[in-house]
Amino acid sequence: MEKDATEEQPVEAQEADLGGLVRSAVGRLYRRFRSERPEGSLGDAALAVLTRLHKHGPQTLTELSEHDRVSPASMSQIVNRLTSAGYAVRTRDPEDGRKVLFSTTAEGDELAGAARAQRNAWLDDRLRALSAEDRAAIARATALFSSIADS
Amino acid sequence: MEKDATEEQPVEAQEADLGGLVRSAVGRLYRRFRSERPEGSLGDAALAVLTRLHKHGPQTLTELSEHDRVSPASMSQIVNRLTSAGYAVRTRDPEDGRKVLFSTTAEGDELAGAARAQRNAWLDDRLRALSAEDRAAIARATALFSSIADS
DNA sequence: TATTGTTATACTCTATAACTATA
DNA sequence: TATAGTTATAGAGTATAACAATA
Repeated sequence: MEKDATEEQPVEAQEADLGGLVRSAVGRLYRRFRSERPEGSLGDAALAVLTRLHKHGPQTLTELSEHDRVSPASMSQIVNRLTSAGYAVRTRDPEDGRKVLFSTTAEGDELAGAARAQRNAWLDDRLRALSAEDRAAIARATALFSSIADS
Repeated sequence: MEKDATEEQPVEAQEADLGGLVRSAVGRLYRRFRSERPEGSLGDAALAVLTRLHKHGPQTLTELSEHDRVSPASMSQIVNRLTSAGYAVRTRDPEDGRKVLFSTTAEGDELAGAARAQRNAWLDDRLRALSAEDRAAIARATALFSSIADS
């Protein structure tokens, strides 16, 4: 049985400034994602919101802004880009007139599917090239990152 | 079908849109990092460059722009913010007059240390709260992310 | 008054295009 | 000509402050 990857390097070296390594790697990977933007398409923040509406259905501005940890004012501008482009629409909540529900249009649903496949193609290629163990480590770390982002 | 370590968990479940999960988690964690910016300090891109200069010594514009995968023009503006604020200085390369070496000032070195500790404190807290296995998965994934970002 | 959302304004980050200076 | 770097301009993304509408 092969030794676990953690034993191939001194633990101290791995964990020395693990936070700094995580921050650096996440930042560079995020910028790499962003650089894959197809010409003329939505930016990464707008596309992330569109994808969320596509997957999870109509949501209020507050729900969207809390999920992405941006201010309500910032999210308002992001959804403005979506509605201006015809990918989403506003609906007043009939039970609470202060709330606005955002939903995808047919064009928005179509774009959400197409854009994701196009933008993630290079990432999927690289993940496929990894070992099953590497993918398992990434899956585990991804879940942890997501919960850390929520904390 | 081959036998391997992934038999412990269903491969299909692990790999179902792993790319999408990675993109989403990285994006949200990146925004979480960014939201921790202390008042009046540098932005995340500028601080990342300052940290790099602090750790690795003087570098040219091209080296910096390739490491962060941004255009030379973008990096030029980032270092402009650093030099304007007095955290870095320009030096002509004596051996090749076209090149410019950027280095930290004393103020830059001081800020690099203080800002990192301040900005990563909450992340370090969360990493410490994890199991050693979780941290190992994160360390492994972080190295993979870094190499994917370079590819 | 409290909550929900918007608009106004400004800053960071990034890109492309056009430019200067050096090799 | 080729390489290294800068400046001009534009757009996405974000924040705070000030505002309006509804509960």
